[in-house]
Amino acid sequence: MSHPASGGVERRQDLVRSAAAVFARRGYERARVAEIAKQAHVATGTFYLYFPSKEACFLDLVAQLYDLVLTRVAHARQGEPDILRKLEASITAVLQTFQDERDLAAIVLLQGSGSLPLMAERLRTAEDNLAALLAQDLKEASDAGLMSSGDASLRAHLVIGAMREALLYRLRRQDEPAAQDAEVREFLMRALR
Amino acid sequence: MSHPASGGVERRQDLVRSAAAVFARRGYERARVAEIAKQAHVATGTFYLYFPSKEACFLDLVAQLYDLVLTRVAHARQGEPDILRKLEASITAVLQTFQDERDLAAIVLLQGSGSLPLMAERLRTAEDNLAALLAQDLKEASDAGLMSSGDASLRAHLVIGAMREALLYRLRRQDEPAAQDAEVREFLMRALR
Amino acid sequence: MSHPASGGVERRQDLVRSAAAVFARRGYERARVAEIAKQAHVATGTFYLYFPSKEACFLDLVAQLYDLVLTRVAHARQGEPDILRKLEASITAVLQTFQDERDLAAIVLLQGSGSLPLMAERLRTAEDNLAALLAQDLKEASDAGLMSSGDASLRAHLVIGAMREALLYRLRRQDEPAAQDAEVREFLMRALR
Amino acid sequence: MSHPASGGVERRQDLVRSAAAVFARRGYERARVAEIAKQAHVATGTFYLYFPSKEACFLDLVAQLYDLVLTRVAHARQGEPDILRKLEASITAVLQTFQDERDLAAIVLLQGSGSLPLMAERLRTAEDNLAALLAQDLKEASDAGLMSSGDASLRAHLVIGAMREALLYRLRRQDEPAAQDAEVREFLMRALR
DNA sequence: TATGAATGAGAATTCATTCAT
DNA sequence: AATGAATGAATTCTCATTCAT
Repeated sequence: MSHPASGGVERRQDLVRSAAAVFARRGYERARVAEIAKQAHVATGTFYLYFPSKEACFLDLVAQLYDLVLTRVAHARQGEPDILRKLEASITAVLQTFQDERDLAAIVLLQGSGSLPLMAERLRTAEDNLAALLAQDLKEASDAGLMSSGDASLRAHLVIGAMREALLYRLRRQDEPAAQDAEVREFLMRALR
Repeated sequence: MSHPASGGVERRQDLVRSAAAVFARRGYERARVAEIAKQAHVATGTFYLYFPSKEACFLDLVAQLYDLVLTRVAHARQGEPDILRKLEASITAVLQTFQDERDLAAIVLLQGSGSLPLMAERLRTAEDNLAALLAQDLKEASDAGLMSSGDASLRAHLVIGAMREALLYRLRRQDEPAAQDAEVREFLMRALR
Repeated sequence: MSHPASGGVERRQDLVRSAAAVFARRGYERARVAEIAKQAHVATGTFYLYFPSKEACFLDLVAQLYDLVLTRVAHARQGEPDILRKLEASITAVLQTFQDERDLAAIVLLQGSGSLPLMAERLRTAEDNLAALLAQDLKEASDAGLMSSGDASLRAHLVIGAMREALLYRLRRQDEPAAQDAEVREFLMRALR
Repeated sequence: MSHPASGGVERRQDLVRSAAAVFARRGYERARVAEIAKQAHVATGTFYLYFPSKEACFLDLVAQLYDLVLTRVAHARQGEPDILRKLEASITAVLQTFQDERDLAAIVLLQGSGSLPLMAERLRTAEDNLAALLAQDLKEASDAGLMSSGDASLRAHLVIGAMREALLYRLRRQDEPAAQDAEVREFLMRALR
């Protein structure tokens, strides 16, 4: 049983971290379970004590990132006074969360949805959820006369696309991030006027 | 044996089209060479008379799309009088080209760069080339006082990101396209002001 | 395509023979696909050109033996004048067929139904079919006053059980067969009086 | 920790019973040590405190059944006055013992000898021992003119085969047993006349 | 004694690629 | 040029067994 509080939980965290790193580096198909296990300093079989399959592990990782994004976005909006600030705060929260989770971000941004049919579905759903959130803000803002009107859903997706690209831009260049956040935010807020 | 006069050229086109369809449908890793051959009505071995490997075939397809994009963009700009119009025309040309080449677009947009290291590099280069083109316009426009100044390269990438998402949005919804082009163009031109 | 008449057919026969030998020698679980392939002088992958899986191959083999048994029994009965002779001829045909197909017999008699759930079901069905055939004879014979009456189905199974054991007895001792056939037949005909 | 006074004996019995049930249900290869342990309400490792290996446990079970059979047969014969009655009593005892030990019987009857080389050997030896016992009776009976003469060993095996099948017939149908015992006994005694 | 997490050897299956025809 | 059967390396996942606690 090892230590009640650590034990399996720690082992699992090692594996999660290792899996994220390997998937980020190699992509889903090229990632080897043996490599994930090795990098977590466990035997191959141990991987299967914590995940039912390579695929499930991969999907878990993605779910984990999106849970985090949605939580952070929800939290960031709470303190803001008006809809425009909420929108800005949401954008910043998304950028920041991906920034904080390099490996998970790389998986989502680079692997795209090409790897696995189920992954494609999940990613699309996650993105649509986020888009729906943003679209509601856009509609509210345009109803209040704070923004031009238009296809809110399409616009929300354009915002997400631009954000995705900003994150990739960084990821590939390994730039210091914060400097650009402001420019991205302004770009998007201008686009939405 | 197809037409005696056309020879291998037609055969190759069959394979290219089939490959595009299969890669688009299944993704790089899940696509089977045997399936590509079958859909082109040739034997498996015949594939290797026209492509040195599955990977090379895949990379060819991507190169093909980007050559087409750059050609079309160059052509679209020629008739335009000023830099803002050139920019708009470029955006339209990109959207249109991806629109015209559904399968190739699906490969590039959905598979992401995760499938293959070499693919990632090529995609990045292609995107950087396109971004460089746009960035030069942006710089020129801001020097002429027609646009706000800022990190031209980053902005160019944001434009590309938004375009990518617009195309995905369509691809996934199988919408009628043209209607949205105007909104995307306006969104972007506003963002760049 | 190699030769139309030989080619794949021959290759398949090699594999079938090799599979029968290996399954007979090792049992289902201990048999290795690699060993079957090797003994057929082909690469491992070649096995899968002819069988969808190890399991399917195994089941095929058993079906093959039972098809043969039923065919031979049907054929043997045709020439016989009365029901008692038909019964005797059936018994002889079963014994003979298993005798002729050493490897297949070993699979069915030794592996039992323990190896694979699906196999268990098939074996049981096959045995029940044969038992039903015999039971009908028994009923007919007892109706005609040629045999004592009783549970025909149970008796048919007892006959099969004794035959099975006779075959195992030989298989294990590698005895000369024909000598015992008469004794087995007499034992059974006496039992059924 | 069970009862302080009973110690490991009870624990062992739990494991033996559980093993019998799991082997009967799944067959040797498909049975999992972890499942046996779980069903005995102990940890996986505990299994290895009582058995050196899965294989040894399996072999133990079979030995246990055959010890029981031989003991019961010996006991059943003691009270009988003549050789024919002894023979009948032996048959009844065998049928009854298998009847009383459903799980062990299922292992022996269904798994056959295919699972394990060592198991095949043991089963054969056990069966040969029983056959030798019966054969001696047969010889004695035929010497006394009570039965026809013939290959006593072969006949003994035929008897065993028919009994095996009778037991399987029940096992598969979950019939009430006793009714058929008489018919099986008569079938066999007739066969031996 | 008891535990159960960890081990790692082992096996089925897939599929890009080759090459004899 | 075209064919497609054959190849065999490579990879995921399983599970009997061990051993630190």
